[in-house]
Amino acid sequence: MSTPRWLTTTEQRAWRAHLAVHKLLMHRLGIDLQEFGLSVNDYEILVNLSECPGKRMRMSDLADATIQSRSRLSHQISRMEAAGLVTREDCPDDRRGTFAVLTEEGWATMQRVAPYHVASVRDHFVDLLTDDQLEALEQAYNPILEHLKSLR
Amino acid sequence: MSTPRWLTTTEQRAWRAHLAVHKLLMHRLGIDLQEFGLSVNDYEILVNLSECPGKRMRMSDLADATIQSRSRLSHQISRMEAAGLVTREDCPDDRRGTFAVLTEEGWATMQRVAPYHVASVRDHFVDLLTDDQLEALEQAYNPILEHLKSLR
DNA sequence: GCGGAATAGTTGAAAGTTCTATCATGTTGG
DNA sequence: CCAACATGATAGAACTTTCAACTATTCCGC
Repeated sequence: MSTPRWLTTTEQRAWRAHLAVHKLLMHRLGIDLQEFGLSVNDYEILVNLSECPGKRMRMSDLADATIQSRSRLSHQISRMEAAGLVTREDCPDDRRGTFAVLTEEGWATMQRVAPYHVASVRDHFVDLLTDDQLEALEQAYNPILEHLKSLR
Repeated sequence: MSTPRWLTTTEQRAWRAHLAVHKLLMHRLGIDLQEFGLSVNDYEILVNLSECPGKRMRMSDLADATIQSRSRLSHQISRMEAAGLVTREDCPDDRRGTFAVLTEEGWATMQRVAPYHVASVRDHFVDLLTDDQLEALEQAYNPILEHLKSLR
């Protein structure tokens, strides 16, 4: 490879800030959720299911929504099923398909935990940013998102 | 908990954009590194060591620098040691201490891979942002970083 | 200098993730 | 119609991360 374009100081700072913020933030949110016996991944599943009509979602769609492999989701749902938070139901339309469905307990857990989790996200992220910064963040990240999604 | 302050649309968009970008980006960088037989975590260790005088670092310092538990780092270094990228050396000053040291092969790997990794970071992140956006990102994230670090 | 607390690091088992193979069902072109 | 290919989902093995316990050393107060 011909002489590479190394990152400038500004570029490097931004990139490293992103990485560091993400790691520390996830760690913190994880600690905060842990009091409710949930992991960040568990919570993400609960959010996605609870936002859907019927509080259910096809496995593949849920995998796409949460940006993880089908296999990983399958294991994840098995664990949450064991914990009583979700169940699997056969899909009547497509007999290959399966729904992940929020149980009563899953829904109750979601309602109980959500306020604390939102507070957590505020305390450690959202409330430390101005409205302009939040807008700027979205503006900056959306094209990246489009780019990355286009790569599959 | 009294009625929680749910996230506004703007807040939610920014937050979710951050999460989605991070996941997709790490996945992509992982794929790009995979061709060199490295994981993102391997690479992070290599960067940190190669930036240090003597290409060595105390285990604890390296754990802090890469924001991970000592235990996790210990396993990670064991794997990289098995792969020939690093070695452990006793610390003469503090007999409890251990250095992680880049091997010749580790350093060579770093030099070979870095240009491609930087290109990757450019293609999927840095070059999709303007200079202003990069500055804004750093400005936004640094206070969050300080806040999170202060929590330990 | 001695006993207790703190620090540095490792270990092994359990929990979680990734990778690859597999099964069942669906879709499509001849 | 039916063979071939595509899709939805899961299972198990291999690998990585977490958690708790442990060893060895250093620091601190008396």
